[in-house]
Amino acid sequence: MKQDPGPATRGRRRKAARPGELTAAALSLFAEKGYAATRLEEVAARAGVSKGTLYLYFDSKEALFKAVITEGILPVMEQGEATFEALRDEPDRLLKAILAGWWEMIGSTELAGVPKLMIAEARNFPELARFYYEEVISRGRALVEGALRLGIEQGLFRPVDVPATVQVLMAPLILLSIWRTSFAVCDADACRPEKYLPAYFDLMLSGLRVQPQAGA
Amino acid sequence: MKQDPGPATRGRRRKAARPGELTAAALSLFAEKGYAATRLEEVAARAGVSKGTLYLYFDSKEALFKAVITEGILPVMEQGEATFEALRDEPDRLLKAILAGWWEMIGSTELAGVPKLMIAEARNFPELARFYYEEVISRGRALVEGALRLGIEQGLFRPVDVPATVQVLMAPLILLSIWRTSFAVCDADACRPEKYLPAYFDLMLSGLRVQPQAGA
DNA sequence: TTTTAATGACTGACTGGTCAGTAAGTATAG
DNA sequence: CTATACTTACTGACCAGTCAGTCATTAAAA
Repeated sequence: MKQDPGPATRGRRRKAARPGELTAAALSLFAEKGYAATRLEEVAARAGVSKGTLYLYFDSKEALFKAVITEGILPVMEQGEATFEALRDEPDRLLKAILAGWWEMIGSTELAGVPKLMIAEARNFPELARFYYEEVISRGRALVEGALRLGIEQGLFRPVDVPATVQVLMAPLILLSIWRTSFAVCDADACRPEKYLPAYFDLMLSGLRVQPQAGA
Repeated sequence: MKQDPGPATRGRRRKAARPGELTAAALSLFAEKGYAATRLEEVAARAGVSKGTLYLYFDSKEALFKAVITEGILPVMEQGEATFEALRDEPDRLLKAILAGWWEMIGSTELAGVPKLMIAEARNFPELARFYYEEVISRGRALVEGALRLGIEQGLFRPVDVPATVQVLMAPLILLSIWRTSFAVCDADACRPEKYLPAYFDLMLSGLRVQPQAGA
Protein backbone atom coordinates (compact mmCIF):
# COMPACT_ATOMS: atom_id res chain seq x y z
CA MET A 1 0.00 0.00 0.00
CA LYS A 2 1.81 3.06 -1.25
CA GLN A 3 0.51 6.57 -1.12
CA ASP A 4 -1.86 7.43 -3.87
CA PRO A 5 -0.27 9.41 -6.72
CA GLY A 6 -1.37 12.75 -5.33
CA PRO A 7 0.86 15.77 -5.54
CA ALA A 8 2.08 15.60 -1.96
CA THR A 9 3.46 12.47 -0.34
CA ARG A 10 4.18 13.97 3.01
CA GLY A 11 3.17 16.76 5.29
CA ARG A 12 -0.45 17.82 5.45
CA ARG A 13 -2.46 15.42 3.42
CA ARG A 14 -5.77 14.06 4.35
CA LYS A 15 -6.48 14.82 7.93
CA ALA A 16 -10.20 14.35 7.50
CA ALA A 17 -9.98 10.97 5.82
CA ARG A 18 -7.40 9.35 8.05
CA PRO A 19 -9.56 8.21 10.97
CA GLY A 20 -11.89 6.29 8.69
CA GLU A 21 -9.04 4.66 6.83
CA LEU A 22 -7.47 3.62 10.11
CA THR A 23 -10.65 2.20 11.60
CA ALA A 24 -11.35 0.31 8.37
CA ALA A 25 -7.89 -1.21 8.42
CA ALA A 26 -8.22 -2.01 12.10
CA LEU A 27 -11.61 -3.63 11.65
CA SER A 28 -10.40 -6.03 9.00
CA LEU A 29 -7.32 -7.00 11.01
CA PHE A 30 -9.15 -7.29 14.33
CA ALA A 31 -11.77 -9.46 12.68
CA GLU A 32 -9.16 -11.67 11.07
CA LYS A 33 -6.65 -12.12 13.89
CA GLY A 34 -8.44 -10.94 17.02
CA TYR A 35 -7.80 -7.84 19.08
CA ALA A 36 -4.77 -8.97 21.08
CA ALA A 37 -3.02 -10.64 18.15
CA THR A 38 -3.29 -7.55 15.92
CA ARG A 39 -0.22 -5.30 15.88
CA LEU A 40 -0.78 -1.61 15.53
CA GLU A 41 2.12 -1.34 13.13
CA GLU A 42 0.24 -3.64 10.79
CA VAL A 43 -2.93 -1.57 11.12
CA ALA A 44 -1.01 1.56 10.24
CA ALA A 45 0.72 -0.13 7.31
CA ARG A 46 -2.59 -1.30 5.89
CA ALA A 47 -3.91 2.25 6.11
CA GLY A 48 -0.77 3.48 4.35
CA VAL A 49 0.74 5.39 7.26
CA SER A 50 3.26 4.77 10.00
CA LYS A 51 2.56 3.75 13.53
CA GLY A 52 3.24 7.23 14.86
CA THR A 53 0.50 8.66 12.65
CA LEU A 54 -2.01 6.30 14.14
CA TYR A 55 -1.32 7.86 17.52
CA LEU A 56 -2.14 11.28 16.14
CA TYR A 57 -5.73 10.13 15.73
CA PHE A 58 -6.25 7.59 18.50
CA ASP A 59 -4.90 7.74 22.02
CA SER A 60 -4.40 4.02 22.45
CA LYS A 61 -5.14 0.61 21.02
CA GLU A 62 -8.24 0.45 23.16
CA ALA A 63 -9.47 3.81 21.87
CA LEU A 64 -9.01 2.57 18.32
CA PHE A 65 -10.97 -0.55 19.17
CA LYS A 66 -13.83 1.46 20.61
CA ALA A 67 -13.91 3.67 17.54
CA VAL A 68 -14.05 0.61 15.29
CA ILE A 69 -17.04 -0.72 17.16
CA THR A 70 -19.04 2.45 17.53
CA GLU A 71 -18.41 4.20 14.22
CA GLY A 72 -19.22 1.23 12.06
CA ILE A 73 -22.57 0.22 13.46
CA LEU A 74 -24.36 3.24 14.84
CA PRO A 75 -25.18 4.79 11.45
CA VAL A 76 -26.78 1.54 10.38
CA MET A 77 -29.07 1.49 13.40
CA GLU A 78 -30.58 4.80 12.37
CA GLN A 79 -31.35 3.58 8.92
CA GLY A 80 -33.00 0.50 10.41
CA GLU A 81 -35.22 2.69 12.53
CA ALA A 82 -36.21 4.67 9.44
CA THR A 83 -37.17 1.46 7.63
CA PHE A 84 -39.39 0.57 10.54
CA GLU A 85 -41.43 3.72 10.24
CA ALA A 86 -41.75 3.36 6.47
CA LEU A 87 -43.27 -0.12 6.57
CA ARG A 88 -45.14 -0.31 9.85
CA ASP A 89 -48.45 -1.13 8.20
CA GLU A 90 -47.18 -4.32 6.50
CA PRO A 91 -45.60 -6.31 9.32
CA ASP A 92 -44.52 -9.34 7.34
CA ARG A 93 -42.77 -7.26 4.71
CA LEU A 94 -41.39 -5.10 7.50
CA LEU A 95 -39.92 -8.07 9.35
CA LYS A 96 -38.30 -9.39 6.23
CA ALA A 97 -37.00 -5.96 5.30
CA ILE A 98 -35.37 -5.49 8.69
CA LEU A 99 -33.71 -8.88 8.65
CA ALA A 100 -32.63 -8.63 5.00
CA GLY A 101 -31.45 -5.09 5.60
CA TRP A 102 -29.28 -6.24 8.48
CA TRP A 103 -27.78 -8.83 6.21
CA GLU A 104 -27.08 -6.40 3.41
CA MET A 105 -25.68 -3.59 5.50
CA ILE A 106 -23.80 -5.55 8.16
CA GLY A 107 -23.85 -9.31 7.77
CA SER A 108 -22.57 -9.44 4.22
CA THR A 109 -20.05 -6.59 4.57
CA GLU A 110 -16.82 -5.96 6.42
CA LEU A 111 -18.97 -4.77 9.31
CA ALA A 112 -19.73 -8.41 10.05
CA GLY A 113 -16.47 -8.26 11.95
CA VAL A 114 -18.08 -6.04 14.57
CA PRO A 115 -20.40 -8.61 16.14
CA LYS A 116 -17.63 -11.18 15.93
CA LEU A 117 -15.29 -8.82 17.76
CA MET A 118 -17.80 -7.88 20.41
CA ILE A 119 -18.50 -11.52 21.17
CA ALA A 120 -14.81 -12.31 21.42
CA GLU A 121 -13.89 -9.29 23.52
CA ALA A 122 -16.98 -8.49 25.60
CA ARG A 123 -15.43 -9.92 28.74
CA ASN A 124 -12.21 -7.97 28.23
CA PHE A 125 -14.00 -4.63 27.71
CA PRO A 126 -17.06 -4.76 29.95
CA GLU A 127 -17.73 -1.06 29.73
CA LEU A 128 -17.74 -1.14 25.93
CA ALA A 129 -19.85 -4.28 26.03
CA ARG A 130 -22.47 -2.49 28.07
CA PHE A 131 -22.48 0.45 25.64
CA TYR A 132 -22.82 -1.92 22.69
CA TYR A 133 -25.57 -3.83 24.40
CA GLU A 134 -27.60 -0.72 25.01
CA GLU A 135 -26.94 1.17 21.78
CA VAL A 136 -26.89 -1.68 19.31
CA ILE A 137 -28.31 -4.93 20.59
CA SER A 138 -31.25 -3.48 22.48
CA ARG A 139 -32.16 -1.10 19.70
CA GLY A 140 -31.89 -3.83 17.09
CA ARG A 141 -34.04 -6.15 19.09
CA ALA A 142 -36.62 -3.45 19.60
CA LEU A 143 -37.02 -3.18 15.84
CA VAL A 144 -37.61 -6.88 15.33
CA GLU A 145 -39.83 -7.07 18.38
CA GLY A 146 -41.91 -4.22 17.02
CA ALA A 147 -42.40 -5.94 13.68
CA LEU A 148 -43.29 -9.18 15.39
CA ARG A 149 -45.82 -7.58 17.70
CA LEU A 150 -47.47 -5.73 14.85
CA GLY A 151 -47.75 -8.97 12.92
CA ILE A 152 -49.25 -10.80 15.88
CA GLU A 153 -51.76 -8.01 16.50
CA GLN A 154 -52.86 -8.16 12.90
CA GLY A 155 -53.26 -11.93 13.06
CA LEU A 156 -50.49 -12.61 10.56
CA PHE A 157 -48.16 -14.34 13.02
CA ARG A 158 -48.81 -16.87 15.76
CA PRO A 159 -48.74 -15.50 19.34
CA VAL A 160 -45.19 -16.56 20.15
CA ASP A 161 -42.96 -15.51 23.05
CA VAL A 162 -41.78 -12.29 21.43
CA PRO A 163 -38.42 -11.51 23.11
CA ALA A 164 -37.22 -15.10 22.88
CA THR A 165 -38.38 -15.47 19.29
CA VAL A 166 -36.55 -12.31 18.30
CA GLN A 167 -33.29 -13.86 19.40
CA VAL A 168 -34.05 -17.08 17.58
CA LEU A 169 -34.84 -15.10 14.45
CA MET A 170 -31.64 -13.09 14.52
CA ALA A 171 -29.31 -15.93 15.44
CA PRO A 172 -28.96 -17.61 12.03
CA LEU A 173 -28.10 -14.32 10.37
CA ILE A 174 -25.57 -13.33 12.99
CA LEU A 175 -23.93 -16.72 13.07
CA LEU A 176 -23.68 -16.92 9.29
CA SER A 177 -22.01 -13.53 9.16
CA ILE A 178 -19.49 -14.61 11.79
CA TRP A 179 -18.98 -17.95 10.13
CA ARG A 180 -17.96 -16.32 6.88
CA THR A 181 -15.19 -14.39 8.57
CA SER A 182 -13.90 -17.52 10.32
CA PHE A 183 -14.51 -20.73 8.41
CA ALA A 184 -14.86 -19.51 4.86
CA VAL A 185 -11.75 -21.41 3.79
CA CYS A 186 -12.83 -24.75 5.18
CA ASP A 187 -16.49 -24.36 4.52
CA ALA A 188 -16.92 -22.44 1.29
CA ASP A 189 -20.12 -24.26 0.55
CA ALA A 190 -21.95 -23.24 3.71
CA CYS A 191 -20.95 -19.63 3.27
CA ARG A 192 -22.95 -19.08 0.11
CA PRO A 193 -25.80 -16.93 1.28
CA GLU A 194 -27.81 -17.43 -1.90
CA LYS A 195 -28.63 -20.91 -0.66
CA TYR A 196 -28.69 -20.21 3.06
CA LEU A 197 -30.88 -17.12 3.12
CA PRO A 198 -33.86 -18.56 1.23
CA ALA A 199 -33.85 -21.62 3.47
CA TYR A 200 -33.66 -19.30 6.45
CA PHE A 201 -36.58 -17.11 5.45
CA ASP A 202 -38.60 -20.12 4.42
CA LEU A 203 -38.15 -21.91 7.72
CA MET A 204 -38.64 -18.85 9.90
CA LEU A 205 -41.66 -17.41 8.16
CA SER A 206 -43.29 -20.82 7.91
CA GLY A 207 -42.82 -21.21 11.63
CA LEU A 208 -44.18 -17.77 12.31
CA ARG A 209 -47.21 -17.46 10.06
CA VAL A 210 -50.63 -18.52 11.15
CA GLN A 211 -51.35 -19.99 7.75
CA PRO A 212 -48.94 -22.69 6.69
CA GLN A 213 -49.01 -21.64 3.03
CA ALA A 214 -46.59 -18.95 1.99
CA GLY A 215 -44.45 -17.98 -0.96
CA ALA A 216 -40.79 -17.13 -0.73
CA MET B 1 5.55 -38.01 57.28
CA LYS B 2 4.15 -41.08 55.63
CA GLN B 3 1.42 -40.69 53.09
CA ASP B 4 -0.76 -43.39 51.67
CA PRO B 5 0.88 -44.68 48.54
CA GLY B 6 -2.51 -45.66 47.13
CA PRO B 7 -3.52 -44.91 43.55
CA ALA B 8 -5.67 -41.99 44.71
CA THR B 9 -2.87 -39.70 45.74
CA ARG B 10 -3.33 -36.42 47.51
CA GLY B 11 -1.31 -33.27 47.49
CA ARG B 12 1.49 -33.49 45.00
CA ARG B 13 2.30 -36.24 42.55
CA ARG B 14 -0.70 -36.51 40.32
CA LYS B 15 0.78 -37.18 36.97
CA ALA B 16 -2.31 -38.81 35.55
CA ALA B 17 -4.75 -36.09 36.54
CA ARG B 18 -2.68 -33.05 35.59
CA PRO B 19 -3.33 -32.83 31.85
CA GLY B 20 -7.08 -32.75 32.34
CA GLU B 21 -6.82 -30.14 35.06
CA LEU B 22 -4.64 -28.00 32.86
CA THR B 23 -6.87 -28.23 29.80
CA ALA B 24 -9.91 -27.43 31.94
CA ALA B 25 -8.22 -24.35 33.35
CA ALA B 26 -7.03 -23.35 29.90
CA LEU B 27 -10.50 -23.76 28.39
CA SER B 28 -12.14 -21.47 30.89
CA LEU B 29 -9.46 -18.81 30.53
CA PHE B 30 -9.26 -19.02 26.75
CA ALA B 31 -13.04 -18.73 26.55
CA GLU B 32 -13.07 -15.75 28.88
CA LYS B 33 -10.12 -13.70 27.64
CA GLY B 34 -9.26 -15.18 24.25
CA TYR B 35 -6.22 -17.20 23.25
CA ALA B 36 -3.68 -14.40 22.84
CA ALA B 37 -4.72 -12.53 25.98
CA THR B 38 -4.45 -15.60 28.22
CA ARG B 39 -1.16 -15.94 30.10
CA LEU B 40 0.16 -19.42 30.68
CA GLU B 41 1.15 -18.49 34.20
CA GLU B 42 -2.51 -17.85 34.94
CA VAL B 43 -3.55 -21.15 33.40
CA ALA B 44 -1.02 -22.93 35.58
CA ALA B 45 -2.11 -21.04 38.69
CA ARG B 46 -5.75 -21.93 38.12
CA ALA B 47 -4.77 -25.58 37.83
CA GLY B 48 -2.80 -25.28 41.05
CA VAL B 49 0.69 -25.74 39.59
CA SER B 50 3.53 -23.58 38.36
CA LYS B 51 4.23 -22.54 34.81
CA GLY B 52 7.13 -24.95 34.54
CA THR B 53 4.83 -27.86 35.32
CA LEU B 54 2.57 -26.90 32.44
CA TYR B 55 5.52 -27.38 30.11
CA LEU B 56 6.02 -30.91 31.43
CA TYR B 57 2.68 -31.83 29.88
CA PHE B 58 2.38 -29.59 26.83
CA ASP B 59 5.13 -28.55 24.46
CA SER B 60 3.83 -25.05 23.79
CA LYS B 61 0.88 -22.74 24.16
CA GLU B 62 -0.35 -23.87 20.78
CA ALA B 63 -0.17 -27.53 21.79
CA LEU B 64 -2.22 -26.74 24.87
CA PHE B 65 -4.78 -24.98 22.72
CA LYS B 66 -5.08 -27.93 20.38
CA ALA B 67 -5.54 -30.29 23.30
CA VAL B 68 -8.29 -28.08 24.71
CA ILE B 69 -10.17 -28.18 21.43
CA THR B 70 -9.82 -31.84 20.58
CA GLU B 71 -10.15 -33.46 23.99
CA GLY B 72 -13.31 -31.69 24.97
CA ILE B 73 -15.51 -32.28 21.99
CA LEU B 74 -14.61 -35.55 20.33
CA PRO B 75 -16.11 -37.78 23.06
CA VAL B 76 -19.40 -35.93 22.71
CA MET B 77 -19.55 -36.62 18.99
CA GLU B 78 -19.52 -40.34 19.58
CA GLN B 79 -22.40 -40.17 21.99
CA GLY B 80 -24.36 -38.16 19.44
CA GLU B 81 -23.81 -40.83 16.85
CA ALA B 82 -25.06 -43.46 19.28
CA THR B 83 -28.24 -41.44 19.90
CA PHE B 84 -28.83 -41.36 16.18
CA GLU B 85 -28.88 -45.13 15.89
CA ALA B 86 -31.15 -45.50 18.90
CA LEU B 87 -33.92 -43.26 17.55
CA ARG B 88 -33.71 -43.56 13.79
CA ASP B 89 -37.31 -44.75 13.44
CA GLU B 90 -38.82 -41.64 15.06
CA PRO B 91 -37.30 -38.74 13.14
CA ASP B 92 -39.00 -35.88 14.94
CA ARG B 93 -38.02 -37.19 18.36
CA LEU B 94 -34.58 -37.94 16.95
CA LEU B 95 -34.09 -34.41 15.68
CA LYS B 96 -35.14 -32.92 18.96
CA ALA B 97 -32.96 -35.36 20.90
CA ILE B 98 -29.88 -34.45 18.88
CA LEU B 99 -30.40 -30.73 19.24
CA ALA B 100 -31.31 -30.93 22.93
CA GLY B 101 -28.40 -33.31 23.52
CA TRP B 102 -26.00 -30.84 21.95
CA TRP B 103 -27.34 -28.19 24.26
CA GLU B 104 -27.03 -30.33 27.37
CA MET B 105 -23.59 -31.73 26.68
CA ILE B 106 -21.91 -28.74 25.04
CA GLY B 107 -23.99 -25.59 24.80
CA SER B 108 -24.91 -25.36 28.45
CA THR B 109 -21.53 -26.48 29.83
CA GLU B 110 -18.01 -25.14 29.94
CA LEU B 111 -17.50 -26.82 26.58
CA ALA B 112 -19.48 -23.98 25.02
CA GLY B 113 -16.15 -22.21 25.05
CA VAL B 114 -14.88 -24.54 22.33
CA PRO B 115 -17.06 -23.30 19.46
CA LYS B 116 -16.47 -19.74 20.63
CA LEU B 117 -12.74 -20.31 20.57
CA MET B 118 -12.74 -22.01 17.19
CA ILE B 119 -14.69 -19.14 15.66
CA ALA B 120 -12.34 -16.57 17.14
CA GLU B 121 -9.13 -18.40 16.24
CA ALA B 122 -9.90 -20.32 13.06
CA ARG B 123 -7.96 -17.86 10.91
CA ASN B 124 -4.94 -17.98 13.23
CA PHE B 125 -4.80 -21.81 13.29
CA PRO B 126 -5.92 -22.93 9.85
CA GLU B 127 -4.67 -26.45 10.25
CA LEU B 128 -6.59 -26.92 13.50
CA ALA B 129 -9.62 -25.28 11.90
CA ARG B 130 -9.58 -27.84 9.12
CA PHE B 131 -9.33 -30.69 11.62
CA TYR B 132 -12.21 -29.26 13.64
CA TYR B 133 -14.26 -28.75 10.52
CA GLU B 134 -13.86 -32.34 9.46
CA GLU B 135 -14.06 -34.09 12.81
CA VAL B 136 -16.68 -31.98 14.56
CA ILE B 137 -18.67 -29.72 12.27
CA SER B 138 -19.12 -32.18 9.41
CA ARG B 139 -19.96 -35.06 11.69
CA GLY B 140 -22.42 -32.95 13.65
CA ARG B 141 -24.11 -31.74 10.52
CA ALA B 142 -24.36 -35.28 9.21
CA LEU B 143 -26.37 -36.24 12.27
CA VAL B 144 -28.89 -33.43 11.88
CA GLU B 145 -29.05 -33.95 8.13
CA GLY B 146 -29.80 -37.61 8.67
CA ALA B 147 -32.64 -36.87 11.04
CA LEU B 148 -34.05 -34.27 8.67
CA ARG B 149 -33.92 -36.59 5.67
CA LEU B 150 -35.58 -39.40 7.57
CA GLY B 151 -38.36 -37.03 8.60
CA ILE B 152 -38.86 -35.80 5.05
CA GLU B 153 -38.96 -39.34 3.69
CA GLN B 154 -41.62 -40.27 6.20
CA GLY B 155 -43.70 -37.23 5.34
CA LEU B 156 -43.31 -35.61 8.75
CA PHE B 157 -41.29 -32.64 7.52
CA ARG B 158 -41.63 -30.40 4.51
CA PRO B 159 -39.14 -31.02 1.66
CA VAL B 160 -36.72 -28.24 2.58
CA ASP B 161 -33.16 -27.61 1.37
CA VAL B 162 -31.55 -30.02 3.78
CA PRO B 163 -27.93 -28.76 4.13
CA ALA B 164 -28.96 -25.13 4.39
CA THR B 165 -31.75 -25.90 6.84
CA VAL B 166 -29.37 -27.85 9.05
CA GLN B 167 -27.28 -24.76 9.50
CA VAL B 168 -30.30 -22.62 10.22
CA LEU B 169 -31.44 -25.16 12.80
CA MET B 170 -28.12 -25.28 14.62
CA ALA B 171 -27.42 -21.56 14.57
CA PRO B 172 -29.69 -20.44 17.43
CA LEU B 173 -28.26 -23.06 19.76
CA ILE B 174 -24.66 -22.27 18.90
CA LEU B 175 -25.14 -18.55 19.15
CA LEU B 176 -26.93 -18.79 22.49
CA SER B 177 -24.12 -20.88 23.91
CA ILE B 178 -21.57 -18.34 22.75
CA TRP B 179 -23.69 -15.47 23.96
CA ARG B 180 -23.78 -16.82 27.46
CA THR B 181 -19.98 -16.84 27.67
CA SER B 182 -19.79 -13.27 26.36
CA PHE B 183 -22.76 -11.12 27.25
CA ALA B 184 -24.15 -12.86 30.30
CA VAL B 185 -23.41 -9.85 32.48
CA CYS B 186 -25.16 -7.31 30.26
CA ASP B 187 -27.90 -9.57 29.07
CA ALA B 188 -28.85 -11.89 31.89
CA ASP B 189 -32.40 -12.05 30.67
CA ALA B 190 -31.63 -13.36 27.20
CA CYS B 191 -29.32 -16.00 28.60
CA ARG B 192 -32.05 -17.90 30.40
CA PRO B 193 -32.42 -21.02 28.29
CA GLU B 194 -35.69 -22.03 29.95
CA LYS B 195 -37.38 -19.26 27.97
CA TYR B 196 -35.22 -19.36 24.86
CA LEU B 197 -35.23 -23.08 24.18
CA PRO B 198 -39.01 -23.61 24.11
CA ALA B 199 -39.42 -20.67 21.75
CA TYR B 200 -36.65 -22.14 19.62
CA PHE B 201 -38.14 -25.60 19.36
CA ASP B 202 -41.59 -24.17 18.81
CA LEU B 203 -40.53 -21.94 15.95
CA MET B 204 -38.27 -24.48 14.29
CA LEU B 205 -40.57 -27.46 14.49
CA SER B 206 -43.56 -25.39 13.41
CA GLY B 207 -41.58 -24.29 10.39
CA LEU B 208 -40.49 -27.79 9.62
CA ARG B 209 -43.61 -29.88 10.11
CA VAL B 210 -46.04 -30.52 7.34
CA GLN B 211 -48.96 -29.96 9.69
CA PRO B 212 -48.90 -26.50 11.23
CA GLN B 213 -50.35 -27.53 14.59
CA ALA B 214 -48.14 -29.39 17.00
CA GLY B 215 -47.43 -29.51 20.72
CA ALA B 216 -43.98 -28.87 22.08
C1' DT C 1 9.71 31.46 9.08
C1' DT C 2 6.17 29.10 11.33
C1' DT C 3 2.95 25.48 11.52
C1' DT C 4 1.57 20.99 11.11
C1' DA C 5 1.29 16.16 9.29
C1' DA C 6 4.04 12.46 9.43
C1' DT C 7 7.88 9.50 10.56
C1' DG C 8 10.49 5.53 12.61
C1' DA C 9 14.04 4.56 15.98
C1' DC C 10 13.66 3.82 20.64
C1' DT C 11 12.09 2.12 25.27
C1' DG C 12 9.98 -0.25 28.90
C1' DA C 13 6.88 -3.69 30.23
C1' DC C 14 5.26 -8.07 29.44
C1' DT C 15 5.22 -13.10 28.46
C1' DG C 16 6.38 -17.60 26.09
C1' DG C 17 9.61 -20.78 26.99
C1' DT C 18 13.98 -22.77 29.63
C1' DC C 19 16.57 -25.05 33.11
C1' DA C 20 19.22 -25.64 37.34
C1' DG C 21 17.52 -26.77 41.59
C1' DT C 22 14.20 -28.69 45.37
C1' DA C 23 12.00 -32.09 47.82
C1' DA C 24 8.81 -35.95 48.09
C1' DG C 25 8.97 -40.56 47.40
C1' DT C 26 11.36 -45.25 46.65
C1' DA C 27 14.75 -48.92 46.78
C1' DT C 28 18.47 -51.23 48.64
C1' DA C 29 21.97 -52.08 52.14
C1' DG C 30 23.58 -52.54 56.58
C1' DC D 1 15.06 -48.87 61.82
C1' DT D 2 18.59 -45.84 59.73
C1' DA D 3 21.40 -44.41 56.08
C1' DT D 4 22.42 -43.65 51.42
C1' DA D 5 21.67 -43.35 46.63
C1' DC D 6 18.43 -42.63 43.21
C1' DT D 7 14.01 -41.01 40.78
C1' DT D 8 10.88 -37.54 39.25
C1' DA D 9 6.96 -34.23 39.77
C1' DC D 10 7.42 -29.79 40.50
C1' DT D 11 9.30 -25.01 41.10
C1' DG D 12 10.41 -20.13 39.99
C1' DA D 13 14.06 -17.10 38.58
C1' DC D 14 15.68 -16.02 34.35
C1' DC D 15 16.26 -14.99 29.25
C1' DA D 16 15.02 -13.48 24.76
C1' DG D 17 11.65 -11.77 21.75
C1' DT D 18 7.64 -8.87 21.04
C1' DC D 19 4.86 -4.82 20.92
C1' DA D 20 2.21 -0.66 22.79
C1' DG D 21 3.32 3.76 23.24
C1' DT D 22 6.86 8.00 22.90
C1' DC D 23 9.42 11.74 20.95
C1' DA D 24 13.08 14.09 18.44
C1' DT D 25 13.23 14.90 13.78
C1' DT D 26 11.75 15.79 8.91
C1' DA D 27 9.49 18.02 5.32
C1' DA D 28 5.47 19.88 3.09
C1' DA D 29 2.28 23.74 3.45
C1' DA D 30 0.91 28.42 4.89
